[in-house]
Amino acid sequence: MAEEVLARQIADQLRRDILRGRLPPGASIKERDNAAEMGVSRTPMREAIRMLAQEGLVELRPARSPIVAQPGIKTVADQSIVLISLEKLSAELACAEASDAEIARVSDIVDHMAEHFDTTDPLDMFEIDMTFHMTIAEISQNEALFEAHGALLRRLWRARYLSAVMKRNRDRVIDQHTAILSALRARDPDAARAAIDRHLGRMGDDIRDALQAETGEAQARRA
Amino acid sequence: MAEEVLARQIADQLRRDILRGRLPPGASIKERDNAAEMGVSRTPMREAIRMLAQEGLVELRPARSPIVAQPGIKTVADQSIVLISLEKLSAELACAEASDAEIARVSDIVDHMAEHFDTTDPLDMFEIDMTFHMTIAEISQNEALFEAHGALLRRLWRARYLSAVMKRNRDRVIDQHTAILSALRARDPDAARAAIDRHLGRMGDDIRDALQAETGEAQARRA
DNA sequence: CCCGGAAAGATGGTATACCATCTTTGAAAA
DNA sequence: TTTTCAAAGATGGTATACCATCTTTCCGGG
Repeated sequence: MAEEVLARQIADQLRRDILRGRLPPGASIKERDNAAEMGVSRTPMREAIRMLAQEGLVELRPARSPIVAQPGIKTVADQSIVLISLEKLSAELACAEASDAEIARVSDIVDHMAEHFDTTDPLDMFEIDMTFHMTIAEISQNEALFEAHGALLRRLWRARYLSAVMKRNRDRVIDQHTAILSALRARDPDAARAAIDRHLGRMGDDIRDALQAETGEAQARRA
Repeated sequence: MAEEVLARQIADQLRRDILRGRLPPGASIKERDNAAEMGVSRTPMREAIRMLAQEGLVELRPARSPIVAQPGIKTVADQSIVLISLEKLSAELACAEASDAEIARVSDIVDHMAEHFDTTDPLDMFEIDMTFHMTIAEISQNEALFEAHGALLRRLWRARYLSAVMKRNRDRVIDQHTAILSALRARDPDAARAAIDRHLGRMGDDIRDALQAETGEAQARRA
């Protein structure tokens, strides 16, 4: 068959287009047009759209064109609350279950971010930040938790990215990551929960600001 | 178009077949055969299979027939841990956000279960129990939480059902539900978390026993 | 009798054509 | 000019046919 399933490639491409802003929130994604544009048939395009819907990036409407999702402030805030809860649980479990080698992986990521923060493309740096959070979930040794946490993190990708480029602040991020790492090293679940609360709680506020700024921009353009 | 999308109906039917045991864990689900058997084409059958895969009921394998998922003890235990965490969060938020009328809905469910527990089909009673838990998540006023919690609850459907019919115990279930309800009424988040911990923590143990019993049975049949 | 490879069947992936319904548009009537 | 309704186009849902790859089986050589 194909090198790798076509629907997956299409989904990857669409995801990039959406996250990069080539397909703005609210834009309709027509099976036919998009399939033709990418030179594939409707079948895998359809599957790809379903995948992105499952990720929360597009919104399916009965008997209507799917559109790029445009989550409101409340939606993102709600997702942040759940994400924080899951990441606290991850850290708590990791304190009890992770090996020293696995915690060292987290440490490597923190070091790498600290060293290259100013010389790396913001988008790449953001990917690394994502790896940091996903690794914490991964070393909890709880597959279901890793999946649920990852799904939510992907849903918040766009909002977190907007807020990250807006409030880019090297020292704060590094300090907060270091605090989380220290708690993991000390195998102190309570300290880990508190450190994550400080880190991601701030994220929720920043995301709200970023989304409001974007909304204002869109309204200004429309006028 | 159709009364309601065909793929959804197919998924519903397949889900029943799996949960009822007509399609045992490990059974392969061939697109062609199943589609022909149900008198539909492969396209909606394919979509239905993807839906169930997303729910964790079937397992997709690259270039192989999908099979009915057969989660191991560890998988179910991990999912239980996450479920408990999300339901605690739900109750905590519900204490702060739910209206009295919404808490009354929970109360109605508890009353209904207490009144009809002995005269209702176990499967129907189990559905009502499911409603109890989903309602708690619903009245947290957090859509993302409601979705994530519901997804996990559906994944654990089969395992919870097996354990429920095995350890069917009217008084224990009613008492524990009542304890959760009381905490909600008192708007006491800590008491709610504790009550859920007692209720669902027990569930985790029961599920483990039920799965081990089932595995033993299967091995006995094979011998 | 055992092992290896080739052919045939099985099975998921993809393309395409048709259908049902919804949206839009334009013309006719008020 | 405005409103209404019907027709045509757009669009997602479904069916079917073809293709690529994997599995299985069977025949021939060792």
